[in-house]
Amino acid sequence: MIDLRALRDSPDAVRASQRLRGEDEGVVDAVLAADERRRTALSDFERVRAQQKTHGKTVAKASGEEKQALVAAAKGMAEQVRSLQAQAAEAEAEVDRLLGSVPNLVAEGVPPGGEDDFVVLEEVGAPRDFAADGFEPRDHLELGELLGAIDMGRGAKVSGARFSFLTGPGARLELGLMQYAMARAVEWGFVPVVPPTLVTPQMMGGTGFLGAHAEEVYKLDADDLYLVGTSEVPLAGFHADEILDLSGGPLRYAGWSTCYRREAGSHGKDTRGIIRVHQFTKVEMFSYVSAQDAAAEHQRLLAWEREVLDAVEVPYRVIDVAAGDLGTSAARKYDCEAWVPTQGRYRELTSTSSCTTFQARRLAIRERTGEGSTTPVATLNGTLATTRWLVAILENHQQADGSVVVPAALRPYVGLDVLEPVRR
RNA sequence: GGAGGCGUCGCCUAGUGGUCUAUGGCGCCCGCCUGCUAAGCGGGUUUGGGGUGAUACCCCAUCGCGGGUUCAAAUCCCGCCGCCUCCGCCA
Repeated sequence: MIDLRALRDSPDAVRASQRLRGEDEGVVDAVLAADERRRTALSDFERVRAQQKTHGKTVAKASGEEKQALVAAAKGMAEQVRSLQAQAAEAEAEVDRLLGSVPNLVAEGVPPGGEDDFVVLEEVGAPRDFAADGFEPRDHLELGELLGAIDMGRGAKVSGARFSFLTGPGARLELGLMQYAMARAVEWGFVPVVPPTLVTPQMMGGTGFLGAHAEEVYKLDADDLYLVGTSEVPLAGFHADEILDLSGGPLRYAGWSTCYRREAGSHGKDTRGIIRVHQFTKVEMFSYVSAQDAAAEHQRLLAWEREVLDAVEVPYRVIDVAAGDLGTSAARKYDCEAWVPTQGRYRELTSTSSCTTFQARRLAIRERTGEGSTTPVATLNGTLATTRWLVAILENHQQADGSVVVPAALRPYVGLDVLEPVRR
């Protein structure tokens, strides 16, 4: 939810943001009109309600015939209050509906355009030259099957397309990676969290996932609960309806969870292997900071992501995602994409978004100002590890015989130095 | 799944239809007093919104959430949620 007052003050800024995202500008005028109606209706209701309350006190003091007369007189007033209250509630709901449909304001400096209009900020490491190494690289699934690490066939048998079993060294690599990421997060001061992965509609909506991309989300109708696609959702909900004390600096949580995505719009894309699956695990950073610290915290989250990427020793690049490709809640987003040798391109491994005060407004997460009033905080999130990382690790660290060298930083956590083929 | 109890301001708590403008205590904040931080005294202390983009003032809403009854609801009725106790069922 964007700030209604900010929209009233500078509607042009909201129009500009909508334009950058390729979204409807007309909603701005619709919100302004609805807000006007709301305030008028609210004033009308409040005035009559105040009269009713005053009158009620005289009724209470009166008795006998006088009281009968006063009660009779109050009946019409009660009818009016009911009707005006309904009007005010309706106008308010309309403002909420319209305002709720506006995605977060795009931050200054975000590249214009759509999915392909990102700006590359930096490339780290160089793609490995397999020709020089004298062999043709195998893709992650071929390696995974060779190593006894990934079993898509049985995943499909048990659960359908886009489900996998990670087995033996695959399971160990996954758990080791997650443990490593979590250990680093703890070292940086994050509070480790294992959150629930089923959440209420309020939490799903509050984090912005029931807007344009609602069809991406699994829903359990019988229980009115949603399966989260990221622990960002429960971590944002953690402090919902609370007034936080951020005087000691940001509150930072690192969540480990399974994540579920329907991948409804991606039929035929990435159908091979575990690049795009319905279920994966992830370690996610989540920060609550004062609004004015959001941009600085965003840089810190990006820096931490890069530390973990550096540790797994894969080439990657950092991109500044264009306005049209931002999520509903994000004001700015940086992705880190790792080089996938057999695809000859970079694929997203991490994503960090600054949601400024957008999520906090919906979830009622505030802090005290110096004057004693409250103000919404900013929330930010960023990936520290996901199952997809296995793709980049396997492919970039493979050897001619199909074995895979475990990155040094992960070895204590994986418990293996080299993953050896179980068949050839 | 069944039965019962509970849910009031940061915490504890009073409140069984109108004088509730929600009581009292603790904590916290401001002031007074006392020649030390204590005690005592006085005042303040939920959140959201409107008048109004005003630190002052006024108003509305807010007693777990949502409906209803009533001229009038913390209070009565219905539904839901959460916590506790007991029973049943299952691992």
